[in-house]
Amino acid sequence: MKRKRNKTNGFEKWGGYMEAKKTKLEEQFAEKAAGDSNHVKSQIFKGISIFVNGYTLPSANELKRMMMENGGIYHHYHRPNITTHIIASNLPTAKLKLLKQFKIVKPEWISDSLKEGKLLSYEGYLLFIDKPNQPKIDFPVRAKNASEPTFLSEFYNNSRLHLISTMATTFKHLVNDARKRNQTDYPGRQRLKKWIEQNGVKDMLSHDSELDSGKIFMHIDMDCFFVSAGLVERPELRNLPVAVTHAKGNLSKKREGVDRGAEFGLYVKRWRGDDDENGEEDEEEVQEIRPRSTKRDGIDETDSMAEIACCSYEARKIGIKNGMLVGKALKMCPTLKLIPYNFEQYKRVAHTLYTHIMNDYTLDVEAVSCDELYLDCSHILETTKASPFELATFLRKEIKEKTQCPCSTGIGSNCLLARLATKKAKPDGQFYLEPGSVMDFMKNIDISDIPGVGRTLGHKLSTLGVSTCGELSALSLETLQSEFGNKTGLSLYKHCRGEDDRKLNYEYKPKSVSAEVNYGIRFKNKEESENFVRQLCDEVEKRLDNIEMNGKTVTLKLMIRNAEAPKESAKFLGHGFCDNITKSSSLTKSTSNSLLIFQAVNKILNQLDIEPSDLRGIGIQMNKLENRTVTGAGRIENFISNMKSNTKTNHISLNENTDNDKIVLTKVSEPKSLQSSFTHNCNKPKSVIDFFKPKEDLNSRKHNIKTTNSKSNIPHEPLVNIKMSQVDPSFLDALPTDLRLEIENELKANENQNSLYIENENSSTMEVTMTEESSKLYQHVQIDQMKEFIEEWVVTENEPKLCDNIMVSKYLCNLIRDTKTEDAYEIIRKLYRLINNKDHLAWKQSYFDIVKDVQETMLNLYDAKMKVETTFK
DNA sequence: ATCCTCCCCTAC
DNA sequence: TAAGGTAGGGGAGGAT
Repeated sequence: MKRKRNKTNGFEKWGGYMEAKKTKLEEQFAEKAAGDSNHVKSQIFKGISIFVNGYTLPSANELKRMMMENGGIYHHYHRPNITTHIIASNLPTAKLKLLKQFKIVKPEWISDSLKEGKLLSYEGYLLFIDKPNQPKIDFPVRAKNASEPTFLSEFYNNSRLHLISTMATTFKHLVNDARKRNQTDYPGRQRLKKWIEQNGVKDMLSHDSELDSGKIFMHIDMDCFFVSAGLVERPELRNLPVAVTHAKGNLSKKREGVDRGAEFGLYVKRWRGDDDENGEEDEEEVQEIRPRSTKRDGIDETDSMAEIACCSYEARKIGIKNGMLVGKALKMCPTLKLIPYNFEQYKRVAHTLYTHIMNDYTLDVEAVSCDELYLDCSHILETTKASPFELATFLRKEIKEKTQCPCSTGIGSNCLLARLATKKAKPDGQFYLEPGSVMDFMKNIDISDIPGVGRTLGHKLSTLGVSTCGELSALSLETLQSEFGNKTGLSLYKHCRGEDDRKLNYEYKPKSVSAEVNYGIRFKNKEESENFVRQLCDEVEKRLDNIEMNGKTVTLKLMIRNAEAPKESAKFLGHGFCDNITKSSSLTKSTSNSLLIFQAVNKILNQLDIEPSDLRGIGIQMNKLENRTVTGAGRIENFISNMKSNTKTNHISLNENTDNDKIVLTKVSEPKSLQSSFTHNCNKPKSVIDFFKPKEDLNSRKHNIKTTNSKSNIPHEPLVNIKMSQVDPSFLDALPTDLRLEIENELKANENQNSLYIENENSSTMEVTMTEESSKLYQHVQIDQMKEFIEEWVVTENEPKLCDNIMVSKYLCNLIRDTKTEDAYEIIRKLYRLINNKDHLAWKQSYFDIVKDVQETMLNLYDAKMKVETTFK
């Protein structure tokens, strides 16, 4: 752990040095460009920054001149997050591999664009049109729903909501972790100081007065994030109406069982709160209560139902909004440019934003989401003597340079005011809300801009004749509280006056963990639905393990097709018009164990007795989270779980027993192919476990208390009963006395039991293989890490160990299941090359064993084999 | 009073 | 075709 940290710091220092050097060169470049401003001929390359790699024609120098004269930027070094295009005429394969994720374009792109007098699409000038060495696998093209095994990962890979949600938690954790390190050096503050000296930006506000008036908060929000990030690689679309969506146009087909009109009618009816069908309605009354518009308005039978995740300001001017359906948006603006998602780019930009601020300015950051955060500026302003306005200007300038994306910032004396200021500043602007002008400012703020006021609350307020904060402030606290409840009433009362005493929240502590899918849920029978629920439980387990916490209550959330709803939803594989149910169950002990969660969930599911084909959405949530402890009651169960993955009882099956309500776990002999995997046979140096095990776990393993895979708490009955006779005595001797006695007692109590069992009221068949469970250990391993391991493994070992073999095999099969087939392919090729150089036959056998497993998985999932080498030279 | 469960709402 | 997740806050109403 420690070593890793030092390494990181060292790297950051080096990175900082390079960064400084780059900036210096760029400054010179900018100065030169500015000095020669009479030579600037056009802005053709505005937003484009190139890095020239190797020999080109026109030469690097000429390309540099072309860029400078026409609004572009020339980078002397490749800067992965900033350089938009790499220019090259040819590249050695090794270098190509290194750079292949970037846009590599022929130099003619620049010269031709110049000739044409406009920016041409770079796509026609890509250096590699067909990517060499890519496997051509014919995947069956059919719609996937949740009954198919690869659905969940494929869905997560394509869900924008999943992405923004997971990114938000990621950055909250990032801030948390960053604040734990001892950072004293903030180079950005020095840059800001220097910049103020040089530019002497004249501020209308004096510096001292605000510093006296308490805290200053800044709210930073990227402008239409997905669009801006997407346009980094598509600068030719800047200043056009652009929208990010899955759809490519109005290509929707009419499907059987769909009745859009009927379905939309049901939504409107529910929103209006109609219970009875009087038919006779006072038209004015309806007008008043009816929602302003629903997102399904203006959609015809064959219009695309895809959602617009984000649209540019040019599109917003036309009336297009985020969340609008593509069909409707295209009617409003037929020239609307639809661009696909680029998840990797969003992650890159967001990461740059956060690390830039935290490394260079302050750790007093509250992460709101991937593109939005609050800063407490007190320390920055104090040390730099900058005014809030200067800080905002400089910070926005740097963020734009680093990310190529615009952002807006608002500054105020509390979070609410900072946020409202940002709204006013957008797009690409900043606004400092002076303490003196708060009253005036608030009067005209729309109530829907107040945090917490959404569709429902906004509508309710509008029926009270309130639409601005000014109007809202006329209502008494009592009125608001009796109308909306105590807390909501009070916060409305304060917020409409610009008051907000909320502190920035730096310490992130999750209160719940959940996994939910309300798309693609179409099951034929109970087996399919149960199978999917199991996968969701696995997902929840994984997320709990990630944060090293356990949950004590399980909540199941279901969406069920409403009786009146058409058989098929208007949106392809959507949930349609549904009834929602949530039901929770308290466990006796907190856990992260997928099986135990499944037990609880399945019990509820069976009680509810819902026709699987009517399910449209399933969610599993864990509440009452607890940190894992290695003390008290938790220890013994940690130990037992440890035993579980260390005993030779590798393969256990849960057999159905329909006569009584118990599921009996019986030991079955392990299949040959799984022999000895993940047992202590493996724990020699260089073996997989030591290679990947996080350092902290090595520590706890020393005390034989915990493994990476440990489940600290097991409710009711232990999942696996281990008998005294199965335990290695030296194992017990190594333990502290108190723990040893505890465990010995437990083991003795188990001595007269001859089967492994868990309670389960619902009879069902489950297969639990310990190897399978253990292989989850490696799910988090990065592909690059795996490649590194494989290289080391093959090069340094004389003969392959079976456990390593199985691990690699499992890892590859998991990749394939995650639809990362191309990564798996690459790893197999690498493996082939390495093994080709080995003399020992056992290595070749290893290769064939692994390929056999892989092909089996491929056939199961895709009805296709992977094209890999089958003979050695 | 305070807690729990089952919602609903909101935000990104 | 399309990828409608996830976490947190809070209210209503009942149990303790």
